[in-house]
Amino acid sequence: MQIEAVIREYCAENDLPQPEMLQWSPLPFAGEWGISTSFFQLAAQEARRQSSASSARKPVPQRAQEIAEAIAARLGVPAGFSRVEAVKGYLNLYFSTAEFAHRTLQAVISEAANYGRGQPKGERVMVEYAQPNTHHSFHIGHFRNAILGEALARIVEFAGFETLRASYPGDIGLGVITVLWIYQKFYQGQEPQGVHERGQWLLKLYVEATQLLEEKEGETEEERARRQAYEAERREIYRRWDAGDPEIRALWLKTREWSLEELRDILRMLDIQIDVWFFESEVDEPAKKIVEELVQLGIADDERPNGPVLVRIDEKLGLKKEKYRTNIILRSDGTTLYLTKDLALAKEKFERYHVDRSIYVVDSRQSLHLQQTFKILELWGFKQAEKCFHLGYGFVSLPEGAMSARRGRLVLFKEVADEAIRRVLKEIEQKNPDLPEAERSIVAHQIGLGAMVYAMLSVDNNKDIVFVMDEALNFDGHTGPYIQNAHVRANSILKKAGGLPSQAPDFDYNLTPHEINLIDLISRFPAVVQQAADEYRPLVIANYAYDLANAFHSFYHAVPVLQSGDERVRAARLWIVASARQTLANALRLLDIAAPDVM
RNA sequence: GCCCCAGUAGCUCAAAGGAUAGAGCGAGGCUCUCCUAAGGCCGAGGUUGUGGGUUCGACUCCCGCCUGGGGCGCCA
Repeated sequence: MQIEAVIREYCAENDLPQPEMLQWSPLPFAGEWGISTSFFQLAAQEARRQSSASSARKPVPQRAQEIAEAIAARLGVPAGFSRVEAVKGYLNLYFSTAEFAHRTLQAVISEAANYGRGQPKGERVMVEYAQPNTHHSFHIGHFRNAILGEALARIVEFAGFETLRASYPGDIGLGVITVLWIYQKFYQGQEPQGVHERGQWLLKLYVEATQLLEEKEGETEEERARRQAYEAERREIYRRWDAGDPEIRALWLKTREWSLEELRDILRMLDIQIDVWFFESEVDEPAKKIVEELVQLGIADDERPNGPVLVRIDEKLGLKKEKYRTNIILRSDGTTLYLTKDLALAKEKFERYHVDRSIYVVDSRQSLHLQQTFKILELWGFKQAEKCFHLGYGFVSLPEGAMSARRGRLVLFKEVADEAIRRVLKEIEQKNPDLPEAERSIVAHQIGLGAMVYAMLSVDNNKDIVFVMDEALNFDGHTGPYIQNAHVRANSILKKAGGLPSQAPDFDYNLTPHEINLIDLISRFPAVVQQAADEYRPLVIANYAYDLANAFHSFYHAVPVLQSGDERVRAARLWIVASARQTLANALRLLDIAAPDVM
């Protein structure tokens, strides 16, 4: 680059240290585009080189500014730039406005839904999320998990990774057996018909069963005997399930299907398509084989019959301080644990699905567990282990405390979604009564879910969320509907304009700061997508979408498009509006939020 | 005891080595004969938990401490 050569030349001539690498970044100021670099490091290096006693030493910022000025003077205005300035130690180079605007918007219009898509990375990534337990209804915490995983999957896919979506439902365990027990004993054939009613009904059964099986304070001898009898029955069902008893297995599959039907319906509502289903029950056998393998490899220690099979991770890694500790991979009775199954699952991911990196969207409380898993995979020899990533997220609680099915303190996703849709319909009645009946229900779904999804994604994943209905279903301000509304407004202008001028307009007029700010944000979208994928953080896109909507609303209010009076300006602004709409739609899509045309 | 996460405006949250720490909500004022007001505009609101350190420059990195939450060999 010519400009860097000039800078190096100046340094050489003036006995300044050569800058190792010049770092250029976009100008932070609205109003004009360009790039900038600073000379603080250079000035600091120079100061360090001089003897500290030297009285000629100037404060670093002042010296940086001197260098910037000298270089600005020497550079003049290079080709392709409109002007150059030195401010507070920074050298700022400004692009020609019309050219930059033209280049940016041309790209958006021609690439359309692909604007912002990254180059193929040549790596396959699997995102594991949406893993609720069966026989238990889908609550607002599961919703956070599902939407975080889906947004992340969309982001890494758009950024250029081949992406597989995986779901890992917990379909077996004591909780599941508990439901089978109470169903068989008291509720056989009494299930309601609707998919969601039936799914939620299983949860009620679970709560009731747990109460029946729970030891109570001051229980009578009779109560105690009854509870113990129930407990024995439950154990017997578990035993029969384990032995493959056809009757119990059939009952289990039937009730599991009720849960899965409900789950699939919710995923459909959320436009989530899972590629690979792993069931916990199916990795049990492979997991046992893996234990043997790990023992033979000397990674695991078999202490049976006096103890379990375990991995002393720190010791095997040669660590002196305790960090990953020790974890058990097989109970002393020979049954598997969560960790055992996760190892089996990882092997499956690497060997059968050939994934290069694996992302686990799992509650952050399981952080240690997953770090242990990754380390054991590493000891086992899987080099993909270093590209395993735990996207932990804080748990969702209620103002009255943690969610607890047993205490009936649970907010179900479906309840909230239904309420959201009701509220949007009320809003439409008031704000857009002319909206045709047929469209209302679709729009209500889009906006209601948009509000819910954005409420989850606009908070960083590692923060806990206290779920308050009225806050999550707010439609004003920093919300999903605010962003959707910007899209609707852009669409409305384009609809009235009756199409875009096919020829790209030149932007050779005096652009307002609103226009410049908007084009600036649009131009940053591809870089934002890469950042979100690099950091595995949907929040980056959520923030961006809001900023873009905010810029569009301001533009919309202040800058006339259809009524601009000048044919040339009108054409240019239509291109800006069309690009804003497209970029908003692309960003919303990555967040799994619909971009409606009307609302 | 050890480990992880958080602490920023009254409240909920952003910003993750660079130029003046930003939004929303709440409270105050203005704004619909004009592309939909789910909007826009204007003011108020800050010792970034705390004490050190590194750096030309720290909300951001390092160390100590305080507060809150979570985790730690046969739950998932």
